[in-house]
Amino acid sequence: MTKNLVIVESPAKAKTIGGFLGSDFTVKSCMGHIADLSKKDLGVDVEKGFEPNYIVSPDKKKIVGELKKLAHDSDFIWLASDEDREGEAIAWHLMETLGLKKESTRRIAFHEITKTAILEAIANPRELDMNLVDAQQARRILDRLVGFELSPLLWKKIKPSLSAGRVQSVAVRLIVEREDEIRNFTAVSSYRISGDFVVHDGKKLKTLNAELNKRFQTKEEALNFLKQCMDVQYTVEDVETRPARKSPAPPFTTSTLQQEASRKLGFSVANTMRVAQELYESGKITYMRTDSVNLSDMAIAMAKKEVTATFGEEYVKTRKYATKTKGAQEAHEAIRPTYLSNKSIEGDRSGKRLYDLIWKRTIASQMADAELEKTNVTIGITGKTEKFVARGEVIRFDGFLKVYMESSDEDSTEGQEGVLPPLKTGEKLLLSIMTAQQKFTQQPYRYTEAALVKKLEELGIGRPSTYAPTISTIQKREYVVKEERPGVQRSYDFISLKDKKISEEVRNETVGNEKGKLFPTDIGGLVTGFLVQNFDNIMDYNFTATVEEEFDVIAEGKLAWKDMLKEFYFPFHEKIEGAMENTKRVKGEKLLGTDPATGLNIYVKIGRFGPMAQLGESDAEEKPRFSALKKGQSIDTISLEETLDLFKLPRVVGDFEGTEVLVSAGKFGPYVKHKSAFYSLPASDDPLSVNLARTIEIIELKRHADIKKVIREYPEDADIKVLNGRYGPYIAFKKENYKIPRGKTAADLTYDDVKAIMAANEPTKSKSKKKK
DNA sequence: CAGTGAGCGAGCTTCCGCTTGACTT
Repeated sequence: MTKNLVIVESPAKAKTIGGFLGSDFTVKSCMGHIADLSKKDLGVDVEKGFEPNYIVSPDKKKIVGELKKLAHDSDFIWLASDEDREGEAIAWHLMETLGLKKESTRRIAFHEITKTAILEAIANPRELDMNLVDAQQARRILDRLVGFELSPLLWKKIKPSLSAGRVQSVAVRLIVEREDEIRNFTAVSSYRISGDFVVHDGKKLKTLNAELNKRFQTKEEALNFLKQCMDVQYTVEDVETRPARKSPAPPFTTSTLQQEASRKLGFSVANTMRVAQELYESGKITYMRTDSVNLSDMAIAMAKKEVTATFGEEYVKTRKYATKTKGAQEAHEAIRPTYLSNKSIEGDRSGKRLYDLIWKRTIASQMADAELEKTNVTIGITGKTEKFVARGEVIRFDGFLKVYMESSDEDSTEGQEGVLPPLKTGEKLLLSIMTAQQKFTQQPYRYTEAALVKKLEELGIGRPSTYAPTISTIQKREYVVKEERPGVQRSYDFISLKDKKISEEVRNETVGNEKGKLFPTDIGGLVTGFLVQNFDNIMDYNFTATVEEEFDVIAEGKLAWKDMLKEFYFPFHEKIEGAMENTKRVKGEKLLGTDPATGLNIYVKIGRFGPMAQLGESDAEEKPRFSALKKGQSIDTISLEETLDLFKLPRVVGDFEGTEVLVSAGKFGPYVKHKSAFYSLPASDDPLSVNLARTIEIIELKRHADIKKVIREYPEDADIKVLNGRYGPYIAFKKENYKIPRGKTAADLTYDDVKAIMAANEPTKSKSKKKK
């Protein structure tokens, strides 16, 4: 019997495919890339024509060992990584790392996980496409060069530990520039005239809302118009109906799933991916990292059957969708339920809701258009050229709307969009009320996480597997924050005409209330400004698209990857060196005003540890005082008063047990200090006004909690304690912690038990010591 | 865990794209 080893990228895929193939096939997954550039240094020898230094990724050593063994015992090895640039490189790294021989190795690829597709792939193996591999190497090395040369420049010129890269820096730029647009935006107002008319519909009276086809720029004009309408007649001049159609949206890709889960379910991008991963691993949906809107023939057939059975034949319309996305590689199907006959699934609430969304979107994509009838009614006013217009929309055939309608990021348009009462040309209408409302132009929208993903995808920046990590990176680096910010009150004029009487009032509305939107931080703005000024090419929104074109030429075998890198790298590297030499440290320093108490100048700027305020001159004889800005404060928007408050800490609130009680603010927020012990101040207490009695209360509360925290202590060794932690009981010994094995009750542990556990186990690693 | 902000210098940070668990005090 011939032994075959098939290597795919994901374990869930391996399981499915294993079921399709006979017992002479072993299917294993390699878990994505197994090798990468060394992280110790640049990982690329620029002098030697960009020679890459690949090493097996530390977390893949084990799996590579297993694969080596399996490969050794097999007659044929089938490399079935994805059919795209990265997949080809994975196959090549497998070939090299496992030491596979050309004669016994086959490269196969499929775009959907169906039995037919797999068998067809096995019947049509090919050789590795080294041009495609070279395109991947160019992509990988370019990203490394950009990231590992730009980042150290930022450490030197702005702040340590910052980062920059082809994808993340442009993502931040989008947020920074949107905020600039909003800051520079001035709302312009105009007056919208709206009329409610009374219409007889059989025996019932109905209201018809119509809007004037002209807006007035000033209150006087609007008021004047209403006055002139006191003694006029309204006549229906035209009733126009026309048919319209709506088509369903294509099946989900990663990006559209993230957008709709955000809009309809309020999921963050990371949450969507976590839930989707669970659905995928349990076999409920197809692969969730995809840029393809394509459905397999089998899926379309399932959808057809499902729609026919549930809604009837007239609701079926099968469709093949084409991807329009820039740089799409289409190695997988669209995201869809594995079995469309499963309308719902078992599981937790998030999983059920996301599955429901995917099921509906997939089914709707294979359903008939909705047929609508749109009606426009024009109402004339005697002696006036302006007309009132009413719009209505009636669904004649719901089609896919029965199941699913895509949401939009923008607010829904105002006005009546339902059924209009029956109207005839020439019919006279009675006005019940006419209003003139001051309306303001809207500032540009801030990005949500999902809206940013959409924008990145449009620009061809990033891949389905990196959207969520990118969004998380730019927040982790504190370039942007996801926040809720309250809106501001704005007043507007509201004038009405009713029963030939005009009344004027000023009403209030809240505008600009933002929830879960991305805002740039001071650092984000500073880094973006610095990069745009010095590396305009990389920060250009078309940079990725431009290099992608070159990667494509490499993939076609018409350009050597090292030549491409040469063209890019040397001018880039020169700019790095130039900026290293010739630019000053970027501080964003701003003189805010003077302290009334001392007459000293107050500055705000970015220090080595982030945004800070400074009281006094840096070069003065008396050293200036410093204070870090609080979370949520920005050097752009902070006021002088808020800055002065920062210097009111630390303050002594009084004496307790013969020792001073101090209130201050540290890295982790405001705290109380007493006898070299620290007590966090709850958010409800204001560090500037909290009194001695309250701080004593806080101290005693913590002391009490600490007593409860200790489950056991031992007279034999005061350093050993059994404590109650966030994740249950554990053993604490100096700075080291030990897990308590299953089956043991913490309170019953004797000194000898504890000693035995400590001897038999390694202490748990703390995050501060070892990073992931 | 609880501020730091001069200057020196050791030793650290960092990219994008493929993939999952292991683990957190």
